[in-house]
Amino acid sequence: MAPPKQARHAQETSFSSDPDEKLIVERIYNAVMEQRLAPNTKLSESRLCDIFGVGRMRVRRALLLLSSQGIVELKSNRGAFVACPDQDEANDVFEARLLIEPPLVRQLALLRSADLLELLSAHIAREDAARATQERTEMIRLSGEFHVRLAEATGNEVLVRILRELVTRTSLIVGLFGVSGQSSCPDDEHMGILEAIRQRDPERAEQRVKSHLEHIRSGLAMDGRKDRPDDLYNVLGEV
Amino acid sequence: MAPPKQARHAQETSFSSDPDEKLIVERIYNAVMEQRLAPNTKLSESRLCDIFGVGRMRVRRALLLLSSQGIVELKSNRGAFVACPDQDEANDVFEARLLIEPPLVRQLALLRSADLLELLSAHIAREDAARATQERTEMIRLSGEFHVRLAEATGNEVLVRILRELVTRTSLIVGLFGVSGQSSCPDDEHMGILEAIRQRDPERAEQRVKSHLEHIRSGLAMDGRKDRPDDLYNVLGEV
DNA sequence: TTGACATGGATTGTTAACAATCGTTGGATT
DNA sequence: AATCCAACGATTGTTAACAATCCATGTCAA
Repeated sequence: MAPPKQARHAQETSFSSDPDEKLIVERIYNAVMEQRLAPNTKLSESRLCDIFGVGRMRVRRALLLLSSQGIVELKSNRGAFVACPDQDEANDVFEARLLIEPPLVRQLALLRSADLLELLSAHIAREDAARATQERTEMIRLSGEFHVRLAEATGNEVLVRILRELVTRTSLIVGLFGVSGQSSCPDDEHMGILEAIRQRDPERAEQRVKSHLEHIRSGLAMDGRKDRPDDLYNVLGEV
Repeated sequence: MAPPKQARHAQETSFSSDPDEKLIVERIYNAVMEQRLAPNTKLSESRLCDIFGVGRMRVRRALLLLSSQGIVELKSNRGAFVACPDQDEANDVFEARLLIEPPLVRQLALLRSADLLELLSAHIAREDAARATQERTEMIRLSGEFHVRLAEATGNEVLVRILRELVTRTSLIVGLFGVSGQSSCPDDEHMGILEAIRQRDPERAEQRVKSHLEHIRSGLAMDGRKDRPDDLYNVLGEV
């Protein structure tokens, strides 16, 4: 048994060139999704270098990628900050979601494959579990990711990317304008959407997504915003 | 009339940090839009440095940004290439457009502001002019940009970004799978869409966009693809 | 006490040299 | 003659030092 002679390149780089790089982006991504990174938080290069144990170049590339998706804002000679959407931006994001997601779910209700239902059902179960055990950050993240799962269910990579970006930015918006005590997604509306899909009722599914998004939007106070600078070490250090 | 006392910083960097940088991205963007840059064309760093008279860093940042939008593909240790979508990717892009654009235009037909009609009408006039004078590249670009204009008409920056990306990738797809002799957008369907909006007929507008996109899609041969490596100098040098 | 101003430290932006990888060319061997 | 192998050239990836900018501190004057 000769050892395999050609293990050419381990894996073709699909999107970001480096595992390290993807990891940095994903960590910050998740931290924003879970609202552990507040808008306007400064993302210092040197700190990120320390935290991730990487050279400055990697960090800068990661920040540039994040900025191209509206998660991070780069200010000339001042550094990178977690994006801080204003009301106009918030409106744009919600209107984009209201435009895209209802037809998307409508389509899902028409396709309605078995494993799709299985997948969404499992996700909702995880949401419930997180809610039961009071894991706030986990719950917030799962709540947002549900909408990404819907996009994934279409098998359309392009839509997944779009939805992921919109959902993440929504997380920032809810963190900024959301009423504190309130969950970002009203509790069991996800289940209602899944039910409509299961019953092959595209009309109702579409309507439920629409009102779901409007509920989230109505939970926002579009005037006051709370600023609380966070500590980077605690936020990005662990998983 | 005192001169304005504070011209603080000339302009806050909105997206890319530098004018030079935006320019590089835009040039390549346009070249792809006009199908002057064929898929799989290698984008050598040193050449781009020469062409734009910029340091390697700027070029690399531009390429990274383009790669994050699916216009360019970065291969480890091999360099940057104009993206070469496969059939799956092409399907995803078209399905995403079919999902997004019809409701978008429907909404436009409901709003129907006067200056909106003016703007679209002017754009179509430019398309006709380009078609009349046989300016192929100009015509291709305008033809694609029409769809971006529709998004701009909503005043939603987020949607504009999404549409711009989708349209550009469509340009790559048409270049790859399109039948050569055929224009990318069937001739006067844009006018038909505008008319439906003008008549406040959301149903018809939506339907026309849908069939318009399907016409474009049906003009593709999803089996054979033509590879023609281009010369960078001629493509990116001028305007 | 308050304001403006200058200086120092820290952080970001840029450049250039260095290291690593890949493709190719040339030669040697079968 | 064809194939494999090795060394070279070219291109990309990385690092580190340098330059420029901003922010804060502290000083001086009103």
